Amino acid sequence: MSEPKSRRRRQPQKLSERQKKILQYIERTYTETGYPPTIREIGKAVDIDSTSVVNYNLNKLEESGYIQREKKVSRGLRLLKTLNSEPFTELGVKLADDTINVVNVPMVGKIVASAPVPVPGDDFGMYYDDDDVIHLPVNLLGSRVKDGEVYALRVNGESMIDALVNHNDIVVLQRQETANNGDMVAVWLDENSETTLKYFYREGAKVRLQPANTMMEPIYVDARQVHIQGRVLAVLRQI
Amino acid sequence: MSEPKSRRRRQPQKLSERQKKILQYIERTYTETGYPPTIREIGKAVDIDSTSVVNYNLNKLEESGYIQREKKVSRGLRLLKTLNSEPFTELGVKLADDTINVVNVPMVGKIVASAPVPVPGDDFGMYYDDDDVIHLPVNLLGSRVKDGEVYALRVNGESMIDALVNHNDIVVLQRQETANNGDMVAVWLDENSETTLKYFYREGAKVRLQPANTMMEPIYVDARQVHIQGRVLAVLRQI
DNA sequence: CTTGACATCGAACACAAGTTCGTAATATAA
DNA sequence: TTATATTACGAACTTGTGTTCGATGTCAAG
Repeated sequence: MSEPKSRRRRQPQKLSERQKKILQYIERTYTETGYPPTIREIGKAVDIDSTSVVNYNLNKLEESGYIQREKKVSRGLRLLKTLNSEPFTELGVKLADDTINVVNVPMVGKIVASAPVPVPGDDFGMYYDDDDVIHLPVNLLGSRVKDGEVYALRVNGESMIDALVNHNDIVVLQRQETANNGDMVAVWLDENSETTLKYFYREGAKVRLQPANTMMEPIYVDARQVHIQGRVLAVLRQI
Repeated sequence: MSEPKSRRRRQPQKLSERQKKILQYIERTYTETGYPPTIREIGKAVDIDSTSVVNYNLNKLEESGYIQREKKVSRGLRLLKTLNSEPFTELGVKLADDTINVVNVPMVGKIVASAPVPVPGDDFGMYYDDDDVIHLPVNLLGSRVKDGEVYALRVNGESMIDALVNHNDIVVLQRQETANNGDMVAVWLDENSETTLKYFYREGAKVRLQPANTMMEPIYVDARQVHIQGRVLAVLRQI
């Protein structure tokens, strides 16, 4: 209403601590969830009880040109720029600030003690159901990912417990038939007619299979009856 | 029961015209506005009067792996892939450049039996060194990520073996001081002066702490001497 | 001590937006 | 046909979420 003096137009003014935290929170949740947070979500994150205070500060942020708001629209805000880095592309569209290389690992079945490991066939690169794909950052698998012959299995049963692997865990495997000492592998043992996960050590004509659980004793088997099904790259457990 | 041979997984399914239009509309508005549309907005755009029909088709799209939805959240959906850009076509390991929503989880320290869990301070959402951050796809943590108060710890020592957690494993935690029955939590026990990972069950004035390893017996402790340090969301092991 | 701009708070309010459910139309199979 | 699953409809219903507003607190200028 009343403009006493020549008030500075929308100026980038210095942001308060609160506003900075809000901005960061928006940025983080946006990249994580794919959509902006609500006023109340922001409030909870930044420790503000009153929605109106959040609203107030959001308006400040808009005046300073950091965000843009859509009236009456739930989650109706977009990031225009972030704190230090200007580069939030034009219409708030771009996500991850750093491009993360993601590996798409198909879930091809279950691993049980009583059967050999299911291995994807030649149709590997072909189709697999999209809901059965795990997206994993490459760095989680290390650079040991070879030729795209990586797949995942859901563990069924409690039989892998000596590998510290639980029922329902996910084992990420690299398809291969040989192994180096120290590799963790999925092997099929003729003698016991079972699949098991063990650390692999070649010792002459024998193979020492060492459980991950150091409490447990290794087993020694004839190298000829050890059939390597794949090398274990990672184990995931969602609680 | 009455499925003789159709072992086809749930839904390879081609999308209906409607679903394609919906998908395109989501993509368009998302890039335009920076946030996803509501059910009613979609309905109006695709000429569907009933919100439940839109809802129905959104669920179909989720089943087919095109989108991901967050229950009860306005605009709570994110695009996983679009119509023409079939991200997952090639080899199993294909660097996906499609946008996957990634949670940046800071590695804040080590978890050992002999000390309480390190918890990040109030500067949580702030900056952390890039090399100490794990990038995890949201869907790996489920949507149980609450407030972004998620952090990771590297396990030190073999003391968590009854939780089937090994030395050097990574435990992803959500900061919280309470738990529901069945949650896996990191707790500090006064009596033993140690941190341990267990499934949590409240039983009157006592708490039953159940090891993940079903071979092992639960322990019962007075509720007052149980201090929950966080809820375990996932365990990762790189071999 | 007042004054007033600025930031904060809490609570009530109104509408936005997801969910549910009974029903009907349309397919597909037996 | 008759049965069964899929898709569609619309109208409540519940909850999510932005908005408004009066009251309070702070702090520096008058």
